[in-house]
Amino acid sequence: MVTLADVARQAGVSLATASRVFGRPEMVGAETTARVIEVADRLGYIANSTARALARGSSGLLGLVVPQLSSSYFAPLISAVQSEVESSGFELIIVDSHGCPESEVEIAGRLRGRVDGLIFASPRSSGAALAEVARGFPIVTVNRELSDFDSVSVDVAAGLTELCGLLIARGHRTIAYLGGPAGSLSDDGRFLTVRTALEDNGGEARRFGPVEPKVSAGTESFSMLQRGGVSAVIAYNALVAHGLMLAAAAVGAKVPEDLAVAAVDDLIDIGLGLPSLTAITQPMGEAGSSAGRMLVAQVARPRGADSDAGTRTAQHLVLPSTLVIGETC
Amino acid sequence: MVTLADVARQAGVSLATASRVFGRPEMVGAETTARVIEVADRLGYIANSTARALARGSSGLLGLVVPQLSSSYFAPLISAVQSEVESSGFELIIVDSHGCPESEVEIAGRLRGRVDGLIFASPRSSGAALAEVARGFPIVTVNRELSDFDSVSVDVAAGLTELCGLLIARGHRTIAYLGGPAGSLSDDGRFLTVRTALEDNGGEARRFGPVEPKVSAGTESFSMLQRGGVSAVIAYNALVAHGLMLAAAAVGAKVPEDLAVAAVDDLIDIGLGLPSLTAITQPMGEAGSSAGRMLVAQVARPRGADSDAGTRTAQHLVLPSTLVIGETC
DNA sequence: CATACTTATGCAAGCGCTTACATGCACTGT
DNA sequence: ACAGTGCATGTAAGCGCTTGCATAAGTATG
Repeated sequence: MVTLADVARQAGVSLATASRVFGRPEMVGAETTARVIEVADRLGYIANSTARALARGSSGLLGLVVPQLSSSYFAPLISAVQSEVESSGFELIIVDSHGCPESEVEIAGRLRGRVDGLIFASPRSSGAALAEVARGFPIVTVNRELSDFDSVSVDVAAGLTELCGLLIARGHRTIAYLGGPAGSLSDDGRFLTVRTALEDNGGEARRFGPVEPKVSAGTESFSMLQRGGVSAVIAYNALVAHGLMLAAAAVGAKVPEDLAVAAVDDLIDIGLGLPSLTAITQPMGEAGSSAGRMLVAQVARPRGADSDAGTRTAQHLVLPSTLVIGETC
Repeated sequence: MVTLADVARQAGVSLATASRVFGRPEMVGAETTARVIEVADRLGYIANSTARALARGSSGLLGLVVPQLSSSYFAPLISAVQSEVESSGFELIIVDSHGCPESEVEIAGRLRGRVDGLIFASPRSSGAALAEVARGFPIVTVNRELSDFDSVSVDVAAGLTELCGLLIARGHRTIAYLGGPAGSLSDDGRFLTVRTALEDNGGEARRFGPVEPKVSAGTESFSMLQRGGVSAVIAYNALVAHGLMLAAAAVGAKVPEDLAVAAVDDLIDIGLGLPSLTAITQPMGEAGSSAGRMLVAQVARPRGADSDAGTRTAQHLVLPSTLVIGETC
């Protein structure tokens, strides 16, 4: 393995100068720079980022903890975080917590000594547990506001309220909410929002579920909804909604005439042959870029931090969701 | 930040002993161990993996380069690699090359100084370029055999040949191959396999495409196939196949009577309301675990490597694909 | 021409941890 | 009683790089 010392020796400069050629080129004379670079790639020198990290006191590594790596919901977020931090010169370690709060804490502990900062996407752990493990460490949470940490979240509530207004306006009164997986924090919130929005407008919300967020769950829930005496349904996500629509088609029921269907999220681009879905779309990509940007900003700060002695107040960014009105309502 | 030196001082032992408590506990007396550990977590000591990496000469980091991060095809592979290397005590850096050969090389260069080894999933770069950037570095490739590096690949050809046999046996003679994205290495190989398998059995292969691997591509290609005078089609993947089936349903054509449909990969679990797809499924999860395991083995070797002085011969693991016969044939 | 300032480079002290080697000590067998 | 053995611990030399400070030119200023 060829080290910077080898390069320096061969180029006839000191180790310090060689180092500066790569780290602070503006401090080095032009010919020296050229010579060092020439020698470096003649020798096939590859900088050892570990040593650099140790000397600099920061690793250039950021972590992202997601509840599910292979989920179309998080995919755009992951990609966006990835390219955002990459363009700031960081590398990203993505870890799957499998939606398990204990894993989240365990992972955070493991990663603390390794990365410069951490993003938690939709964390399920208690705020206390997170605060504990992340104290004094750069953190950004997504879709979860914790007072001590920066966060970015998507305002699904506004979209849901708008959707409820739409349904009421189109004459629906008794509306089903077909909820997502048991224990989902967002699920409870969504139902509450729907109920409030409906009751404020003379409607009524009926909660069904919980169901797995899968197409089959939708298919299987259809007859239950039919018997439930509702004229519209708001499904936890697009997979479930598609399941409902497939089941409806199978028994000859018409959407939206017999049952109006709407969903949060629009995960799949399958909508061919089926009416286009009315859905509340969340800007997950944007959320990812923002989270990445906020984390990079936090990590970069310490160098020149005077005014805010480690106690700056946390920023909370809220992104709007969009109600996309399709043919299913 | 509390360092190991702080812990050692407070516990009244030398730095070396404190270090051994965490790295080689069997070398330290029981009470000493207990005391050090007690002090360590009283002080909230967190080991600095960067320093450890530098001293040990290895980072405990592995890299995985995929052409597309958010792809259902790679998802099981990514998860499997993840958990495999994690269980061996490594952390994983996943980077998206966006299917671009230059990115692959650039990423490899960037990561070389940072990780202990690299997995390339379905790399598109020339073998020479990869060999160049990865010389003398632990590497495993997936779905690409390079003589210098370990690899694991899935034998789609066998499955395709079996599928062709099945189609011939069921009376099909002129069969379409609806290919995937332009420039895909696997695509050419697949068509060749199909053609050979069919011609050996008195059938004929017609190549259509290339098309994007999307549902809509299938939908749009349907009428072209109808005019093409084929009785069966082998699609690049399940998305395309579903598109075909949706289009068939839309015009009242029957699958498999009017057109038999098969595909490589079975990516989506949407198959409800549609006949179940005949598909060649690839064990991507298993491929991932194997790749992870092989890389870990390579990385671990150097310590006690005597016999194989850096020139051990590369291992090539081939995993079988499975032909799953559904109702669409 | 002396002074101050700028620019390019070198020196050496770390960054926090691991580990080969040395030390000290309590046993064991003879 | 003494060398031999093995265990628990300490000493110190790094791992490869960055960076504050010192130094030595060269340039501008009065």
